[in-house]
Amino acid sequence: MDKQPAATIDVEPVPASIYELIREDIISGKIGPNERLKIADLAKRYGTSTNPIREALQQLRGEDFVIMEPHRGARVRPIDENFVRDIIEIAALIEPALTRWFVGIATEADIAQLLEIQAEIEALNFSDPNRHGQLDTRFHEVIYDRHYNRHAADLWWRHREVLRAISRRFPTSLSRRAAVLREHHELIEAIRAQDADRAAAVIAAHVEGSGRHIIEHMRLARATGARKPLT
Amino acid sequence: MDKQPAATIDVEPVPASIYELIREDIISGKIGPNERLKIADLAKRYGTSTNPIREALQQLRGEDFVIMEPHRGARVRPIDENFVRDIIEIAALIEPALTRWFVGIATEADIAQLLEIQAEIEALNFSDPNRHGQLDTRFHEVIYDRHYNRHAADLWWRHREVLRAISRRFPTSLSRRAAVLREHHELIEAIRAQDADRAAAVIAAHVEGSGRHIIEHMRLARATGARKPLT
DNA sequence: AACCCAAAAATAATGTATGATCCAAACATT
DNA sequence: AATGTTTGGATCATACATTATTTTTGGGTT
Repeated sequence: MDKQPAATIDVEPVPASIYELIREDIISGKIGPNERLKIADLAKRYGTSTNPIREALQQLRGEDFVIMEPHRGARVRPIDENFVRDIIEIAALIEPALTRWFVGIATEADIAQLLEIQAEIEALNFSDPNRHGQLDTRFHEVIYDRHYNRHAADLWWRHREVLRAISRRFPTSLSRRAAVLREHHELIEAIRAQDADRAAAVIAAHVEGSGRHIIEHMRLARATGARKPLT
Repeated sequence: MDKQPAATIDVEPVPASIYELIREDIISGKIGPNERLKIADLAKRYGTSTNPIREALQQLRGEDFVIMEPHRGARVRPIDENFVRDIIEIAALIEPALTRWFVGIATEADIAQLLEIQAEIEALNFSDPNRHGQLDTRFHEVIYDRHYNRHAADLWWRHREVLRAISRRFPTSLSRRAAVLREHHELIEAIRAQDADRAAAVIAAHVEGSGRHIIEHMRLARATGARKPLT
């Protein structure tokens, strides 16, 4: 009854938690920065009672996606250029450290996996931004996922998700594309050569480049599109 | 972060939020690591209904003080040696970066303030651990609080609170005491000399030393005291 | 008797609903 | 401008429904 053959398969089998839904709506921009989050509205919107909404908001607050003032409710934390700069800076500190460690434990198989993903990325050649994002995430995931410092890896992941969401809104410039491919290759090379310093340097540059790219686009969008810091 | 200076008399006139109460009870150890957090119990304990409790737990979850599994409730995140190691490693990456920046903007007045706090710390000479913790926090706060990267500074703050809570449980060894004083002085010196590299190196060593100290004590406590990973 | 397992009961988390307060902001009146 | 009033929402307290987990219980089996 509920089993559809469905050629392409639907991607939303589980209704996901309210928390995830709101979060997704925030980072995807459906709920705009600084926008007021009224409990009653959200409850209606997601078809639940107010309780789960309140809980989701508290969690989001803990993760800093949402700002709350007593008796004045919640609003979406504005994800602006500064915010991006901040998390990029942190990423630029953490990722090289994680990468360094990976260099010490990487096996032939790991490198093969990286090459494989990289090959897919190149085959795709940025034609499907969504898919590209997935692959790119997976590429770095291979490197970070086995690290013993789960805290650091989680931090990376959380930042990554925010950035991915933002990036989705604009295309990747040609020069950035080239840089991404080049840096991935260099990274693989450095890992293969067991050169932790170089690997760390490459990933640091990679992160910074990505940050610059995003911020430039945001700035551009801000200058071009209509403005509404709002409320 | 939102703490009043309040000379020495810091009373708690306001009942504080449920969130803060639970949080305090967790980091002060009143609720022990890994302990189950039953909503009904907590509600009784703090004399509220279940609603605020649920929300507080969600927030704590977002901040990673509490772990939740669907339909199995919340428990206090076990703060073990690995956890400490993880956050120390992150701190060891972030703090030097924050410090570096401070070197570039520090004024005479800033240095004077650091010296003043440091003098108080030395006068106190670890006789009151609680007060010492306060002063030590304030010392580093001076350095980080004005940094533009609020995200990084908040991260530091959160980590700091966890560490402070753990440290409260055991005394500071003599060698560690000496190291703390020495490193603070070196740090001030480096800042005064506008030597960012040295300042960063000092703070990195400071963080790592603190981590080692804590972990050693934890290990000792684990080996000595009774065991109970539990439930 | 000791052991295993599955049905039943107890426990708790999670969700819904509703009413009562309280607070901040906007509005109205002096 | 200073003060009172209204109002939208957040916050809190209950009560209850639903669902998943844990514990208990009562055989049956070795």
